[in-house]
Amino acid sequence: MGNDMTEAEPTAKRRVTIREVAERAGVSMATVSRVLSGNHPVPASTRARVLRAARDLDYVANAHARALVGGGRKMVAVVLRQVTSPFYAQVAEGVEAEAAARGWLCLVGTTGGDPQRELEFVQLMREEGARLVILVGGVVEDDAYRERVAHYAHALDSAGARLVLCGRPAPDPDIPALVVEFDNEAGAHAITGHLLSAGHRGIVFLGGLPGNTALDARVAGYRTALAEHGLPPEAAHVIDCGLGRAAGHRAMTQLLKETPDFTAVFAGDDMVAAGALRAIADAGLRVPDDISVVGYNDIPLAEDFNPPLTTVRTPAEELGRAAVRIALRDPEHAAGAHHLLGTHIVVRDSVQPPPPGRPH
Amino acid sequence: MGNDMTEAEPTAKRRVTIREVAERAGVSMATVSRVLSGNHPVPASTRARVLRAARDLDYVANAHARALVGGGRKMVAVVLRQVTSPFYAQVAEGVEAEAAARGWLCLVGTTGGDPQRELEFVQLMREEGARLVILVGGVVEDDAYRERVAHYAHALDSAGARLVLCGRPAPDPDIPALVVEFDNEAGAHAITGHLLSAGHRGIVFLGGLPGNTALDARVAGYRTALAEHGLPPEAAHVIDCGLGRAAGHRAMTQLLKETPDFTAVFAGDDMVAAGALRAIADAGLRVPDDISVVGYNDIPLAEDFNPPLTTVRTPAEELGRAAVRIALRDPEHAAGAHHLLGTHIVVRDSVQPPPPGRPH
DNA sequence: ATGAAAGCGCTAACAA
DNA sequence: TTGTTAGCGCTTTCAT
Repeated sequence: MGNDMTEAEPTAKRRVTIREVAERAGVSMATVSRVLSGNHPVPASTRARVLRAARDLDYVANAHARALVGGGRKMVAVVLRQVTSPFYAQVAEGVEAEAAARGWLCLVGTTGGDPQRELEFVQLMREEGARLVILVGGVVEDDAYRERVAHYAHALDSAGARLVLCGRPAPDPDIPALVVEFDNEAGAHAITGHLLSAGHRGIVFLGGLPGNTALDARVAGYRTALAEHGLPPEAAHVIDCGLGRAAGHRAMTQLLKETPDFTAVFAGDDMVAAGALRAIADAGLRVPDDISVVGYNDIPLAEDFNPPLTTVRTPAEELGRAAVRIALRDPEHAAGAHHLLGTHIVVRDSVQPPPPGRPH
Repeated sequence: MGNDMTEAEPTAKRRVTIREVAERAGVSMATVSRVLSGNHPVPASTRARVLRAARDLDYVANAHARALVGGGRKMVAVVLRQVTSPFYAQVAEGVEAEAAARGWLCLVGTTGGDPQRELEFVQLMREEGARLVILVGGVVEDDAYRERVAHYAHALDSAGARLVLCGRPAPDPDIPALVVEFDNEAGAHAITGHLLSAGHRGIVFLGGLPGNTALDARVAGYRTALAEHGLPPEAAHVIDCGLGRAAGHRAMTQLLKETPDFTAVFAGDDMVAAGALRAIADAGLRVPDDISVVGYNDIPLAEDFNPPLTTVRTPAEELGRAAVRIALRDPEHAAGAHHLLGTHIVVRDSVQPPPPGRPH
């Protein structure tokens, strides 16, 4: 794997050390250290000489040596499936922004959804001494997951680091982890209600992912809304095609071919909605005239879809900011706490009452 | 900033050290080190005992201590304006993928376009001992920029690290940096030709950013294509509104109000196109019937725009992969080299011949 | 095959 | 005010 003969990896040359700066300035290493760290009384003249020497040599401290003796750099790590998902990217940006504002370094790692890579990354962060690890995104909550996260939590905790679960459940309330997420059930309930109010009764949920907590919650909200409007349980029609544009496109195409007894689609997220929209157009149908479609997340380009998508706004960047803000505040009280962020519907042009001719 | 009384930052507790593992296994630290690093002859029995002890204690090596003595972890850093830009996100994903495949750690940093933060980040990477630093995205190439990058290049080089410039120019061919970018001029030339072939003569370029090398190259390609079709220099109409959806929307709205003597728009990138598309629709005009629009980059959602956008495909992920691949191969020959990646047009539905009645 | 010991570059007592 | 010294946790000779 990428180890041809021609590969020549950069070999770290010897860097300028504090000793060389000290020699050039004619002082001891300790003095240089004091000048550089700033918080020690050093006469202006010495100070100037040292700074001068450091600049001349283009000295930068060795972060590893510094971390070894001092507390190490304040570092927060975000772990997500992929940065190319607009939603995850926004969460990461929120974390980054909040971290940067406090002078913390933010490291972004992606797993591609592979638990193994997630585990490796968390391990790595433990080695590097991250003080805060934020795991983002829904997951399939099985025993393996619960065990894995419980392990992360204890391992991180015993090293004095904190774990935040964003949009995924804590395996156990007693575990030293913090969860911050959106109220998926409420959001799904609201947007389903929106569809129902427009007169839709045949609403299919596209993009279920059984076991995935985020999606399950949305499905739950969808079912509840249906029930509250007096519809029987059979009225719920959930297609477990998973997330992503391609999945949405595929499932929608299939659905259109087989069971056209619906007038609206509730897509599991906006990317699924994008795929569904395309599939509907490909089938020669129009949104919202023939079929109404709603999404979830309100990604930045949702208003550029055709038609502009009515969806549930989940303030992703705020989720990221909240994760670090909460984790850094009142740690004792916060541990084990569960924070729910609110969402709201953004009405655009993809919903309309069902056409008269179509099944109820 | 963010230092309320209630803040309680995680304080790194003492972690399990190699010494404790050694004691528990009844061997010396050296033996533990040998077992853990794997590449030393150690009898299976001792090996098992050590591994057992390490597992029991949930030991993870201190990366800083290890980096201090050994070469340090193989780490590549990508610096970009923001992760929420689909294009940048894809580049980052490419870097991440290629790095991960080689067992390198990838660190993503964002600057928000602020040279100061960029500088700080590069400095930081130097401290952390990154072996490869990749700067992504076009910039305004002024003296300050040239000086800054020349400094990065030399500083990184003297520490044995490599610098890759993605989509931005090297200040000087002799500088120890590698540049990998798309042939912006060719791409712009091609897509302008596409518009010209459809019969358009009044084509405005929306999203210029004078001094920005990537945009300047696109503008150059646009002008060349115009000239080759026998149009006078005055036929070029460049609006320097910069990039981003909001800028595109604003500029397009303005343009529509003031000078409607054009039939096509060449947006500086797909986000600008998104804004322009919206502005055109808001003005009650249709694309491509009334006005044709093309973009640049072919971001993942470009085909979901209304109408699906004809644009220039720049394989962003490949750019990221290429950056690390090239940097790690034949460093000597590569230094100072300039790699150009090809692009191609993706034809969708946003271009049509100009309407008969409109001024060419 | 394994242990003892020397340091990697830096900071933080402790002296002077 | 400044220098000297002792490690931080780990890898790596050099002995054994």
